[in-house]
Amino acid sequence: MKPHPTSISDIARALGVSPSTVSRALKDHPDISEATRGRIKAFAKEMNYRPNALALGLRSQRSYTLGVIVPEIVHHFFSTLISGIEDLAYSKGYRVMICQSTEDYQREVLNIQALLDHRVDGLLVAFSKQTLDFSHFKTVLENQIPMVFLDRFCKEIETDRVVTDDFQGAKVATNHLIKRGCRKILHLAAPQNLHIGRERFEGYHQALIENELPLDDRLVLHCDTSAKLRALQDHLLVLAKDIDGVFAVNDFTAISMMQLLQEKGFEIPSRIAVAGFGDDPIATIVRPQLTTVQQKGYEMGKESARMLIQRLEKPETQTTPSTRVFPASLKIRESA
Amino acid sequence: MKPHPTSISDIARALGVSPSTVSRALKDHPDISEATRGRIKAFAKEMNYRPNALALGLRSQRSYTLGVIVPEIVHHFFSTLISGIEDLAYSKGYRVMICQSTEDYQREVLNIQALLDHRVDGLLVAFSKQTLDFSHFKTVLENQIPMVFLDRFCKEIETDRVVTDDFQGAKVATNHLIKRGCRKILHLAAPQNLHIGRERFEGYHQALIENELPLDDRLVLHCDTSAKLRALQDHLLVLAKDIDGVFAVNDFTAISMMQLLQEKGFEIPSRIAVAGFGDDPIATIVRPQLTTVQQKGYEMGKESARMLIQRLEKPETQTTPSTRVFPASLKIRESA
DNA sequence: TTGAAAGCGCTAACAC
DNA sequence: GTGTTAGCGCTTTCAA
Repeated sequence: MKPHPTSISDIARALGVSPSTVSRALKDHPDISEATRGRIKAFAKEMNYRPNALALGLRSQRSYTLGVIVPEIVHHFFSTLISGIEDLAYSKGYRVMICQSTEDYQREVLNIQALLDHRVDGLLVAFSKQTLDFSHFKTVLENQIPMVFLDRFCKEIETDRVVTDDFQGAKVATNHLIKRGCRKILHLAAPQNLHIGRERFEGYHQALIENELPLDDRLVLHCDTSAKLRALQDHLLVLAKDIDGVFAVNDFTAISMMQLLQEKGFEIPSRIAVAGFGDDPIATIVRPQLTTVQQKGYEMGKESARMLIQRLEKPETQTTPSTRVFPASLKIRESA
Repeated sequence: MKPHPTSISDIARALGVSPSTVSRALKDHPDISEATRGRIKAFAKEMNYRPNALALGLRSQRSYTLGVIVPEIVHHFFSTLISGIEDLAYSKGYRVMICQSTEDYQREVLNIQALLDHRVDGLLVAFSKQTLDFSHFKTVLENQIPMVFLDRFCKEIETDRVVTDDFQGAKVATNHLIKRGCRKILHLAAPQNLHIGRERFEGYHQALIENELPLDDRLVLHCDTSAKLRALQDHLLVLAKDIDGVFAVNDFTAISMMQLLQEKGFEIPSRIAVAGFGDDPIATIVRPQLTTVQQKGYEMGKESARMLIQRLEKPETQTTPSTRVFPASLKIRESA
């Protein structure tokens, strides 16, 4: 038989007091006499008593658990995000339930469902690339569950946000390429339904404008994974002859591009300079080391958890959603 | 005011039936008439009814949640493990709570605590490098919570295990180095309290024996992170003059070593060949591409979740702990 | 200073 | 075919 964990009433029975007395003693309620409290606490400790989080949650309607949804844990940016969230949450007495949408809309909807079923107190979400319909998020907010959008967000949903200054980051990176002498810069872009996709493109575009360079449609490609890059390989190699710089929306794509170019004999950065976005650890492992825009994943995670918990614990403080923008600075290495 | 989620009794009240009828109707209990069931289901759907997982868990003493503890999500191997676990768990109707110990013993103990508080049905654990005392795991088993050790395990705790054939993998990798002509192979090892650390060393050793090469103590170093490698840099460069091969316990260390050697002008693999362990994605990004032992993280994750759920749902089937060993095959690339 | 009772949402044994 | 009741573990009025 399964030896069920010690409960408050087990302790009460054993000590000949009532469950309420035990409950109060354990949380240092002033009404309980020094003596009883001592007895109870000692016995609880001895029995290895631990409060049942399920019962606590059911009773208090607060689970002290935050739900997190990210596209994929394997990506360094998202795992640092999670570390930040976890560290802050734990320090404030919260637990975290993590889900991956695997960039799949259906799965994201299921994730939300599961987290709500578990009565998480709030949600931290970086939604999937596929997500175009945001009604599942609207439902969350209608149910008054506080939610923070991380990194990726959309205008339709008015909620707290923690984002990188994608526009600025992209602009700085592109400017850097231009300053190095690039005139024809290929932009490997994310889908334009993603805010980060648009912003990074706009930053790129703005840099061109400020330097009086033309925007060439043919030099803006939707290509944000190594797989897509491989699929576009032939086309890219044709373009390569005409370009002298590449700005990619993330480091994996930047590096795949760099390696494709290297294989075909293009020198980097002398013939074509390459810049990425995200400062993934692989940026320093590849040769030449990748020049890229730094994103503060860990800090963003912490900040988002802080905002969420703030809303949970002091709902009155601030009512209108706020957006926290993290600056993006350029890390200049060898590739550009 | 917070609009509380629809409960079974909300539905019962609205429809003028009893809660038990609603409960039964929703789970297609045969006693309930077609008509009532229809009415109830329709209304529940309309109200967006969702069962409260906390109440369910409290009532049934089963949370349908698995607890997972890994050292660090950022490592590719562990995030693939998690993906495997999640996919299988979701397909069987289980949720997953993920914790990171950050290779910290204290935190691991807290993680276990938190997961038990949440009444997870079972545990999947890859414990931290620091962990030398296993009493927290013993407590888990004494409480009859099924647990599976993943990747890392210890002999003291008799429980299900899912591991890589570290010995074989290390032996094959070392043999490969020897076949290429290496005679003096440096082994960058993990701590020997970790089973994987010992096994990989033993595999290395066995390969030396089988090829009648001497084991040189000076060529076995405890060095399993880039940080440690940097700290040992000077010593390593002295050794480098005398060696012709390196077998590192993981890919990050292998690559850091490779880059250190390259910076100092050692040609790879012609002057010194390098092999790693794990087949991290960076292995194909670095130049020369890293020869390394493949580890099936995703499959191991799936298998471990399968074993755990099996024990939860059919506790009678098998009583003695079993160990599932995944073969480790060598992925030969350019570095060796 | 302590206890009794009710209720968070749900289900199952036992009525009827 | 449906309702009543009790209880999972906990806290919190209210009463003593």
